[in-house]
Amino acid sequence: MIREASHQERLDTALRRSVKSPDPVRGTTVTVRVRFAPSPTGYMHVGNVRTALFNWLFARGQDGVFILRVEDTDQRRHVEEAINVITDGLRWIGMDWDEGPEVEGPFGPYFQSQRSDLYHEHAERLIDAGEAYLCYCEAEGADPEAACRCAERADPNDRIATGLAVRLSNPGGRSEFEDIVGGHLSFDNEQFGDYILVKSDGTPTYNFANVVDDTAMEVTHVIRGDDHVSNTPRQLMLYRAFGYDPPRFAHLPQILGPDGARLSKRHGAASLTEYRDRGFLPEAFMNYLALLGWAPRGEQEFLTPAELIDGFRLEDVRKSAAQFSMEKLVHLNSLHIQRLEPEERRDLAIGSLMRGEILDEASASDPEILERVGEIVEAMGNRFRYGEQIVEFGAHFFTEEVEIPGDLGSHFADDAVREALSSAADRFEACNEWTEEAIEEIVRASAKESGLKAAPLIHAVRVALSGTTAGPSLFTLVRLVGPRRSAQRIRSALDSFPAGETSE
RNA sequence: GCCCCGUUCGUCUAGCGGUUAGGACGCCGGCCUCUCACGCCGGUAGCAGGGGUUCGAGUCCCCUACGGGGUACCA
Repeated sequence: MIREASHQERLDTALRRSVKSPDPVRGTTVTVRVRFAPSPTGYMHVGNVRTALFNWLFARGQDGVFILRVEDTDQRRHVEEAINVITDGLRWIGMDWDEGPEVEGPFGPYFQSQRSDLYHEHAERLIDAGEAYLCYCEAEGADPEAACRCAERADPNDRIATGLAVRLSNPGGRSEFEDIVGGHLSFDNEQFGDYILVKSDGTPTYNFANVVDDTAMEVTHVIRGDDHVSNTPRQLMLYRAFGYDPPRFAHLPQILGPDGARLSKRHGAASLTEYRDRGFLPEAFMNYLALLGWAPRGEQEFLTPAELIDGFRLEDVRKSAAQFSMEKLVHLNSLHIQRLEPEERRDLAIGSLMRGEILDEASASDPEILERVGEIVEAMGNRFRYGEQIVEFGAHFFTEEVEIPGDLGSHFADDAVREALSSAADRFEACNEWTEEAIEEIVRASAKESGLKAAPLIHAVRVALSGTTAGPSLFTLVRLVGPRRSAQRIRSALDSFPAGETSE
């Protein structure tokens, strides 16, 4: 019984054919070439970063070439700044490109705005071949329902002229292809009509420029968001009109916001820079992003960039959209932070402390302060899961005074505790050997003399010093706050919550 | 409207005809403990619905519902 080849079988065949396999014609090995082609909108959308990442992981895993191409055909704002947002973003997360802006390469220029000649040349070629024609309709104002009748006047001798758009002569039939992610896809070409290839202002449309550039740049795999699936048949018609072999396609599922809607600016955290600014690690962000729509074959989810490259398989990408989870990102980030060297962890903290205006430029380069921050960071241990939390949980280390929430006043209600607190404050100030052992002795002795167990005093001191019940070992906390400020904060707390007064 | 695509715990996912439906995040207990966090132990929770096919369906087919994308001289 002959059955149709399964999706997996067709996929295997196709992958074998196009990935690092001997080229039957030239007898050489075909190198994988993929591209990330963002338009310079001025910010890096997380969804685009994920698309870039999958391209990059695939290229690196296949010893291929990763191209960065800027799609700025329609953008007036082809400004330097918008390009930098893209290149800085890629660099931050750790994705390097082999061809593109800054590094250039043999298939440049890598800005579509600089490739007009190539597009016009290709448009002329299609007109000559009768595969496209000039459209004399008004660009605007025409009844959208009325079909363009210029096809009837199509003349291969026409030349591209300003003010006239170029349309494809739709060949009809069907466009079918094997998507690495989406499987077999089939479309009726008729539904796309004689769509525009070159706008009347002379600039190419997305579909046209893409086919011309992907061919010229010898792109072997087009890996992009699945909002482009229905552009694929349009492009396939063009490949056919030109007589080119189309590349392989892989359409990635969307990334949804926490509310299930497509991730957008509206969600407040759709921009790459926000994660960088909040003190997330690039390798953690990369790790998390890779897990959105793709899953490693093993059970380990904590993966370094090298492990991601090694394990990434385009055919393991899921077809359905994935929701972004801040909790899981934070969790992975915490794991990656723990893996950092002490100095790296300290530097992450320094960056966040500066952004949080706890430290200024000058103090951030002061070796003494640097060392102190290092100590604080180590004391905080895994209690901060991303940079910003060092500000949230550790600000009291850097201030003179500390504010104690009213509901923690109960820690200072007991007379014995107050007595021990006051005694401990005196001894802190008088202490001439400021070590954690000495501090512990003081605390335990003070508690004992007031007939207390250590715990209630320890808790009270912690609240007095840090304004919170959470934090590192009490003796470490006291040591870092120092004898003078510790004593001062204890007395201040005693003043703020007088004896006999019950604070709810 | 039409054309494509999708739907396994709240979330990310494993699963590719026979599983007590596995893992991770979160959440809830417990242990540890000067608090918190970590760590360890345990728990909660899922195959959208309906028809087929089959000895047997989360896995194959059809329909419905819901969701998404496209339908531009945007990319």
